[in-house]
Amino acid sequence: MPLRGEADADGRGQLFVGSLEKGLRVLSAFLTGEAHLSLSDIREITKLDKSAAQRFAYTLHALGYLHKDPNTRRYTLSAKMLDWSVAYMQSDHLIQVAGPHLVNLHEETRQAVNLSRLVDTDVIYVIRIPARRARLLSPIVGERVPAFCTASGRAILSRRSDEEVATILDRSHLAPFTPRTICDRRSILARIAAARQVGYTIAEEECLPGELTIAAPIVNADGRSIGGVNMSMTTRDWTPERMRAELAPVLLQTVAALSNLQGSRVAAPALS
Amino acid sequence: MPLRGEADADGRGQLFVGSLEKGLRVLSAFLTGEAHLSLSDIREITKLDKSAAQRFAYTLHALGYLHKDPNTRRYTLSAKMLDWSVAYMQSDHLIQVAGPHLVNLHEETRQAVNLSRLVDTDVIYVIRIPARRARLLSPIVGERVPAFCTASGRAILSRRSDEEVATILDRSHLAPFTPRTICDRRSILARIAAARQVGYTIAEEECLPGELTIAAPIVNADGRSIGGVNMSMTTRDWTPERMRAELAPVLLQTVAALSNLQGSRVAAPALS
DNA sequence: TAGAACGTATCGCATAATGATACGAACGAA
DNA sequence: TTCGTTCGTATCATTATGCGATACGTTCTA
Repeated sequence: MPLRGEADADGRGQLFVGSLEKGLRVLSAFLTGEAHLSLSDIREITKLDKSAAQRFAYTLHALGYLHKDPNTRRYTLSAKMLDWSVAYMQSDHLIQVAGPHLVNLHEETRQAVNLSRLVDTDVIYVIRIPARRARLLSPIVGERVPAFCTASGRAILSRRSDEEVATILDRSHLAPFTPRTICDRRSILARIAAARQVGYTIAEEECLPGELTIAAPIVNADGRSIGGVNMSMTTRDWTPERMRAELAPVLLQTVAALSNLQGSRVAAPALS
Repeated sequence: MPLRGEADADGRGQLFVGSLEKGLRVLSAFLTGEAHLSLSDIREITKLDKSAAQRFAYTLHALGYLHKDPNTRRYTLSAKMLDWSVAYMQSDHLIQVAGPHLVNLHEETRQAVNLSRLVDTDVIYVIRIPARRARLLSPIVGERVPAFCTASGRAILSRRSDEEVATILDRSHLAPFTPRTICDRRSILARIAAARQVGYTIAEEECLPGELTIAAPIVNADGRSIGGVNMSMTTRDWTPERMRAELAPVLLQTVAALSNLQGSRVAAPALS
């Protein structure tokens, strides 16, 4: 009997602290992309009433998580928010051990290499190594992409149970990013099934025109996926056939090594 | 009259929501470096009683911010925490505009270049460009170092009021990292005063043996610092004198450009 | 096998969060 | 200028909500 679960009238369990959720809702208001939020903006985005928005913004400001411009009276996120990401990065065992392996993979192939984790219906990039001679500023760690239409996502799903895949696809918004995005549920499941066979999967221009991606899952001792490794390249320089021939073997080697390392550890940190 | 301020009996104002603070305290428990925390660990670190720790951990788990290992029953941070850092990165106007300037600075000097912001008594790195041929994995964004003994910190403080500097030093724990760390308050203030004159400052092995750092502040239209740019190198390859001669001019040029850009914007996001 | 430590569940109570309301300042329109 | 609106701030009675003492069951270990 798991902590009364959803058994409560309000659907969240007796132990659920509503105030905490509301406060985090206020912080989440800044995930919309708007940098400077007025109290009214917060009220509108979070659907909290005037007083609640006031109280939580006040509290977050007092704690240093929100900065308040004295002139415009608008709130912005403080750099203190980065503390959470540092703590996460340092706490995730997979990130710690994967680093050198990904660097090796990058040096052997000269392609962009990423490590990702599944959170809800999305894949979140947690390590990013840009392609040779690409931008000096590394791509953003923490970026989200939908699992259903990315190689990493489908690779991770290929080592999850059918039920889990089903519920994730249920919750996913199956909307196309490009003309080549595969949104049909049957086709998605077919791709996942194929990945289950060969151990990796390829996505062709499903998220970004001109981008090819190959990915494979890292699994724990139980065979359940705990993350994914992908490599991205352009349609100018590569074809899926060449990726299968030249990249798939070394990619599989990398995820196999990481999967074996996981076997010894008792606890795999921070899954979805 | 600012929101009743500290005027309340409990010292935090009428509007302060204690439950939110407690919930965030639970998340902060993971900043200690321990990755896997049991309920008892959380209870001990946060000084919350058994029931409170239970409720907040339950809530954070229900919201997806904490992952709970079914076997060990220990909590870990979820990758969802990275959402905050992405939101912050995208919301901070200085980070957006500074990127290309820092890349230029890096390409002209071939040295490691960082952008930092002051939060409380620390400096937080928000952009990091590693030195040529350094590690492929970028240094961690969000890392904190004390303001009092770093070039960036003293550079930022050099464009703050004396009162502000005083209160920040009051709150700082003036402990040495290396034999050369300057912990004496008079000496620190002298360095800051010097930086106020020449526009930059140098720290010699104060944080890390063998590391030299030069830094200069970015200011807004009011002349108040909103961030700092620094460059780091080794004592093997450089001397302070050469840094003054070869690096200071181009560094000052960079921060001047960024400072002017700030002039036009109304609101500078996310100060300390 | 006893005992301690831990996670989980329950429940009555009082505090602490609530939200309606009122106030004042800033802004724009007439 | 003088309205009228909007926004941020402040107050307060009400009670829902978080609180914490307590009890239960399981897992270690001694």
